Amino acid sequence: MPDEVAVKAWRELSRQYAALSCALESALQDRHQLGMSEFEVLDRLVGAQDCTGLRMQELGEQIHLSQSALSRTVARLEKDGLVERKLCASDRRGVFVHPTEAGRERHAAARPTHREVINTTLGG
Amino acid sequence: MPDEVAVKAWRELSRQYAALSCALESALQDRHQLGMSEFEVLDRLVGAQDCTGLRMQELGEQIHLSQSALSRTVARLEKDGLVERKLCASDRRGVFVHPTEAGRERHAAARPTHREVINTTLGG
DNA sequence: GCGCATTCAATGCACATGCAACTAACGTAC
DNA sequence: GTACGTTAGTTGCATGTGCATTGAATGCGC
Repeated sequence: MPDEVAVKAWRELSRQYAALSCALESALQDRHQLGMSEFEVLDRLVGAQDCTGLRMQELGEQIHLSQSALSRTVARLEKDGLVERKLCASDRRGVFVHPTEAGRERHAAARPTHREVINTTLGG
Repeated sequence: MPDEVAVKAWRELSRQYAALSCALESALQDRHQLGMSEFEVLDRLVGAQDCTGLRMQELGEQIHLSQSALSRTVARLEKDGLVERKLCASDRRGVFVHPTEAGRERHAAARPTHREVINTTLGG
């Protein structure tokens, strides 16, 4: 790929990401008191119907966030009562995270906003 | 666009942006002591061959950064001697930013890295 | 059992970012 | 000329992030 084309692609990628992440961040915050990272975590947790929840590590593979950032995002969600952390019995270094009932409700309320903003921003 | 397709597109966008911005950030930092935002600013300044430089406002339109973040990015570049700020004579609220010789050299050294990382990451 | 490297997650710290408030300069109305 | 609204850019502050370190638990070699 010629350099100039690649750079153009990068700028376009960057532009789209900035527009969408910014729109998501403010819409989710305004309407549902959720940051984008918080929503992403909730979304993965609710999406994984395994009732025991996901390990931090599994979350980390799906969400692009450093390990420390993920740890703190989950901590914020826990403080707000949206997820719970449980020690993993078989490997006591591990931590299972699963949504609370309040977490499921908040996610259900926020999901339409998420979808709508994505459609609007990517479409327009 | 069906919701699920849009969400998939967003996740893919997010994944690509994370991979590329992360790779750029670390490569530029390691090899040229430049953050990604700093390089972007330099790149626009050198690209605009107007020898008087660009106004902060013009930079802001091209780079996706809040006004305050841009102001501080330029301040860092100035502190490192890579750009200079000059008051605009016709409108003394405005600020012209233009690269110094050192800034041009640093940019020239970093540009191949930038292009290479983009090609490698977008290609692979 | 006893070390020792490895893995998982949390925390101290530095830093870049965004928002809101602020300062300075411009332009207009009068 | 004075007052007022607007625009350009900077700064105080709170916050989210990454890197490196730490602490705990695991597994392996012996």
